[in-house]
Amino acid sequence: MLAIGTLSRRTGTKVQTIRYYEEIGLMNEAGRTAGGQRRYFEKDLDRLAFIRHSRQLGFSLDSIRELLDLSDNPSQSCAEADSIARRQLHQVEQRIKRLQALKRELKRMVAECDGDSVAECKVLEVLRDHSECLTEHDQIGA
Amino acid sequence: MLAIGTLSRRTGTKVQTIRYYEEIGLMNEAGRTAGGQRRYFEKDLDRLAFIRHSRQLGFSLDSIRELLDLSDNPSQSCAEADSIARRQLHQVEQRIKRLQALKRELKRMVAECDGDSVAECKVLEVLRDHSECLTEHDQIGA
DNA sequence: GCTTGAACCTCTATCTGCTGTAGCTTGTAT
DNA sequence: ATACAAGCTACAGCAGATAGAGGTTCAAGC
Repeated sequence: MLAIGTLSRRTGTKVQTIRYYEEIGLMNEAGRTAGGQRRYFEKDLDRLAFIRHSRQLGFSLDSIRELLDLSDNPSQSCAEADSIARRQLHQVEQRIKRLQALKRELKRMVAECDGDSVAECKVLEVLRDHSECLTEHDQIGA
Repeated sequence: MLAIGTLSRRTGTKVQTIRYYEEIGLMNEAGRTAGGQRRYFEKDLDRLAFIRHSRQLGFSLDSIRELLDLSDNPSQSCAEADSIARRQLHQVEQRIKRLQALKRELKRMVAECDGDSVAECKVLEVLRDHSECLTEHDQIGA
């Protein structure tokens, strides 16, 4: 029987975050001691590790919910899990592309700034000037 | 005199977002018509474009606030604007690195999945397995 | 001058994914 | 028996918007 702090330490998850995952139904409701403290089994730790690993890979909580459902019903086709992963991969690739464009522009900014007064500061100038922007009205995603 | 919808269209910003920027003090309080509708000048449009462009470059609203302050007081040294930009560049580079690690892992996942049943689905297996993870307890930043 | 309807207004709630605090209770080691 | 770390609930708050309800104003056409 593991206390919440043990799960926290072993997965690098804040205690509140674990309780939050329970609240939103991502973790099962934990058993309780007579005094009301949560107690976990190894399988709960595995589930939490799965969630955290998926979060690190950038999956949304909703996607993780889908993946956990799939993994709870292991007789279905794997195609759905694969498509979630592919979608995710696509998003990551798009994000990288955008960030690389940003990086180029930021480099241009700091390269041109020679540290004199703001009046001729290239950083501010570049930010004012939208014309060299590649991704005109794109969002920079979270 | 420009209506809020015109600013919205010309900068690709939602109307509510413009009002939100006013609320948090990023945009100046707009003048009003007798009936209470906001009216803007070209300089307000420029300021909004500056904000949006900076957002697209990944600057936080706080950083943008600093940059706008600098740009409002053009006699100071440019060093500060430069340092904000450099900080931002550094963050962008870090983000790219992390995303590239994620991309590799996602590719591995989808490459190994051969579309059979969930029982032998590599996607779920990889998510369960934390050991090949490069960035053990790292956050995936927003 | 009047009517229409798109565009505006305020206010409040919601989203994602947590994190932090206050104030109290429980569990465990000595 | 006592100390105190670790647990509990409940609620507020963060960024950065976005959505909707319900009402008002502006401007163009007739």
